[in-house]
Amino acid sequence: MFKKVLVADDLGSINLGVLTIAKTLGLNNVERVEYCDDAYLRIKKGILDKDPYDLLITDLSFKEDHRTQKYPSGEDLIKVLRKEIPNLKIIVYSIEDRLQKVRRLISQYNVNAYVCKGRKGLEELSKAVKEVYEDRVFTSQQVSQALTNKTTLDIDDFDILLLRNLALGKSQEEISLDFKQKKISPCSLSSIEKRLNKLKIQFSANNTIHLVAIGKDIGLI
Amino acid sequence: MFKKVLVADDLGSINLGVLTIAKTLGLNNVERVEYCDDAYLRIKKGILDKDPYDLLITDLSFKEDHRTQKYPSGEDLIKVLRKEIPNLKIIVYSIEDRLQKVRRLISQYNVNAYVCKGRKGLEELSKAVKEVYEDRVFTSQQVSQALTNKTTLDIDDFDILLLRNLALGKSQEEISLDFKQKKISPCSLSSIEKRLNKLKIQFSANNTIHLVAIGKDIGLI
DNA sequence: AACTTCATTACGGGTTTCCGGAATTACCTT
DNA sequence: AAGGTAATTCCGGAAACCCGTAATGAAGTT
Repeated sequence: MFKKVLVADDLGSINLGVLTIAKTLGLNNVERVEYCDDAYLRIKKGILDKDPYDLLITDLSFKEDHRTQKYPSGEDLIKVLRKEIPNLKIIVYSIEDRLQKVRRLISQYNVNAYVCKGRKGLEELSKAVKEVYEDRVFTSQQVSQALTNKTTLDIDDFDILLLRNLALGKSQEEISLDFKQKKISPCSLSSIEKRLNKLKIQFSANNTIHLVAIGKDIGLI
Repeated sequence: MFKKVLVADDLGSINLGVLTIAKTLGLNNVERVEYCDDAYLRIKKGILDKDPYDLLITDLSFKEDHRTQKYPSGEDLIKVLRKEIPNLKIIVYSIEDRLQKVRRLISQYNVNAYVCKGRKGLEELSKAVKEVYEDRVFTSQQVSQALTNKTTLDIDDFDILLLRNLALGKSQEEISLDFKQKKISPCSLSSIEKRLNKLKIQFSANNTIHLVAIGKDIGLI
């Protein structure tokens, strides 16, 4: 089984549950941190000391407090770790069950498991640890379609950027000018209109407000 | 100290932490449920059996699953309990720290404490139990301004209804017609425009899309 | 080089929204 | 009942958005 495990979660009570499960799995060397920055430092230190962690279990959202963080969210942490230490096993353990977000994490960062916090969360986490140890990918039942279902997969970064800009209150013309300045490929007002139209059809949104609201609901932006 | 306590939370691991804290506080009779409906039934049964609960600690958001619920959220549960059993002490223990939501809960339902799940969550919960036992209201530091700060208090149900309708993709004219049919007081297109303008100024939103996005972010809709 | 294809851009007219001001109505005070 | 204030409604022009079509441009094919 895994020799050295790190758990990153800012809720003390969650950590407590995870540590309990860990014991029953025969994980004897489990440490916990409450900040992503601490997680990063510990993992780097483990490598320097020739005693690296071989599993990270992390939440996605961490509350902000007085400590300013370099990696404020679990996603930031995963991003940098995947780049620097690609062979580290990572299990995400989060309340977040919106498919778009799960899909991004799995496809972009190749996390080894995605477990939803919930009534059966700890059981599933336990299963995930075993599966990941056998080099398989695990996802909770409720988000498993994130891997298979391709319905909204033809939404690219441009679409998200566009929606984010709209949600920030920019007009379509302002966005067009902004894109022109930043040399972002389709930058004409017409193209932006067309893209929005495509998105409205895909999400069956009545208008742009509806579209942005849906985008927020499903965790796209 | 409290004689009979019920904890409602769908995350097993959270419950574990809460139960641990409860013991250190000298609460010997603590039960837990994972669904709001179960909480309601137990509390009602307690009264019938002449052995009522005197404290409820509940989360706000419960995951949906195969079981269809009469009270799907903690807010629904609180609403009905406050109406039927006004003297029951209620502590909300939730990850939710958006002021608007907290404000609604405290002012509308008079919950006795609001504790944010977080790094110090369990400590604060412990403090909250003691305070509530002394008939005082407790709120976590980070949301304490929900009680004092009145900045956005002049937003009424009409505003929220309006924003919700917009987020659902209705045009302003459709909303106007809808309001006319439902006899909702200001229903003219012009009034709707004026109200939106007021909200845009209050939230310093550039346009309606921005306004709806902000509304979603702060938990207003 | 001519052709096809596809993405991007440009344009025009209709609709919705935005933003004043003015008129009307509702409600409260005296 | 008269008067005053605030909310609501009506109106009109400017701006933004919507939507279809046509023009342009950048590939790759033969």
